[in-house]
Amino acid sequence: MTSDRLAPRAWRAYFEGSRLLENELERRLKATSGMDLGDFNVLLVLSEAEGGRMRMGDLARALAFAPGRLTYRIGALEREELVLRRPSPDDRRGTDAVLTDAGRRRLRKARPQHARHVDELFLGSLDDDALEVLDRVFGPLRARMLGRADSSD
Amino acid sequence: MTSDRLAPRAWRAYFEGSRLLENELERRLKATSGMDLGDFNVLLVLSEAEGGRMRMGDLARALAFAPGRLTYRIGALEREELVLRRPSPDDRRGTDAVLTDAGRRRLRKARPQHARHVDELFLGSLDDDALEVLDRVFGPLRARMLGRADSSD
DNA sequence: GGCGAGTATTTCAAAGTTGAACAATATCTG
DNA sequence: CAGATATTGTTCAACTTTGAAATACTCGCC
Repeated sequence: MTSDRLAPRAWRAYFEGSRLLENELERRLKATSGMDLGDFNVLLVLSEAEGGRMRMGDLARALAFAPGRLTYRIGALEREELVLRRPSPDDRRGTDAVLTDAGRRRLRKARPQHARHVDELFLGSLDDDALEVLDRVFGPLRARMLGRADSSD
Repeated sequence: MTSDRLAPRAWRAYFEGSRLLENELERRLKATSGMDLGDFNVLLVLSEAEGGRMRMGDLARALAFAPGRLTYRIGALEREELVLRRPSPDDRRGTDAVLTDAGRRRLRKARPQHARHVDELFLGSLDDDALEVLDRVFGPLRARMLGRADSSD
């Protein structure tokens, strides 16, 4: 049998493999779309929101970005006119980030290329069984982690 | 059936779940051991090498760190006397990073706490089947990614 | 209505990361 | 062996991220 220290081995493979995968995805995304994974995800999450519009705080939570980081990134995207800022209609403390048409176009162009990279490097080599386990493991994990948003323990 | 866009859903769960997990592991590691995941892994990888000693380049590759980053990190760890630098015996261009006794002690203290976090947040909720899939998926992924170290395509 | 506690976002300095250029060696080729 | 080419690790400036403090507002309570 395969030496039953399975959990540590699986963890190590997962941890290191993930990092390598993400590095390479980032490298390719930059090469093909001139954008890093962070900004890509800002645009992606925004594009899925009603009206391509979202509160800064919600966006930060969805991306697992610290608040100062999101402010900085949205600033950069604003300079490229991919996103713009609008005061929130309902709360005068609030700011909405809004995806511009240029932002949508940029995403529409980057998205299939990124999807291809993900397939080539990762999904393409997985059978249905593996996909199901991935979904079954990481879906609830994500939910749990979002749940403990700041239960601060 | 469960809406057969399984692959994108699994990818999204994995990608977002991973990020959230890593954030939280980092937060806890800092809280309990005053170290970030990057430095922890430097010490860990080093501790597994012959004599706690490794060439800068090999260490950088093992960690998926850009070279300048490793230089900077080793500098910081050196200031804390957890690591020291020695010229490589066989190649005069080379430098070895060497784990000090203080470095080993620091790792020995941090490691079980980190392991506990990993269990609590992740491994603890997985059955053997999931562990096996994880190992089966990410082991080869890691190998592939290390293989393409710089096949530059 | 006004005060105090709480929340949303930004700001700022310190720390970290990146990518490209560099200096020192090594290796290869004729 | 000389000269060209490749590799190792460091340096540097530009950029990014972090965490804490500041700012501007909201909300519940008296």
